Amino acid sequence: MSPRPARRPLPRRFFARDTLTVARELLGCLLWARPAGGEPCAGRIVEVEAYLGEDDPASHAAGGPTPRSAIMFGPPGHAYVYLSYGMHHCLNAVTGPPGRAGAVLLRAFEPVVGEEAMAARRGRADSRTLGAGPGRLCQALGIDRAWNGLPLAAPPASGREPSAPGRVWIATGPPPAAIAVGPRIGIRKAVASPFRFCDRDSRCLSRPPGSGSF
DNA sequence: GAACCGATTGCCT
DNA sequence: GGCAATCGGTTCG
Repeated sequence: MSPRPARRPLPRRFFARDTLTVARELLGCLLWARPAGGEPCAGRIVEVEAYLGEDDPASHAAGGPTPRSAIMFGPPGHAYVYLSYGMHHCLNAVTGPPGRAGAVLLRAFEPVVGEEAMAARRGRADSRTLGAGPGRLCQALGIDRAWNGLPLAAPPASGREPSAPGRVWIATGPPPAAIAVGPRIGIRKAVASPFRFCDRDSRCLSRPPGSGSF
């Protein structure tokens, strides 16, 4: 029997650390989303990529802040959503200390809660590919550019921000037994950097795992 | 303003 | 395996 999935949002300090560390530790966590007019859905994160700051040529933060990438320079634990290839939305978690750009692209999940609703949004039933890819993941959860900037984490206890989970958040979950590491997918710059991390044993990856591991 | 390009996906051959 | 779809962001003139 699998345990009841955790729902409590991770604290903001989880995301305030080094982007590569956050990326690895997001594997196994539960991504929750509550689309407008829909019930909460969740998936177990099995594939992520780290995008660093101005020193990472493949990052949208390369070359300093722009209107699009400004969110990556802001406080950690927020959603960075952008439109890819004019068609697909991609969801990132902003990482690192404020002022220091960084984000983790959520590339794939395994369906956990609300699979039927997610499949309906996708227009396809196959659970293997339901969330296997950054665009598919967002489509399954009903995430689009309107979600850009939403908090993903619980705010600091001393803050004045509302503590209730919003439309999207991340909770703890069962970590993978083994993590595979490899180069990021689909980029044309910094192709050698091994910043992609996946649950080696998951069958819901967007592509086969990289050969590296730890 | 115009041109170019992309952290993708699904369908076609 | 190849390639079209499709549009916001960024850069350039």
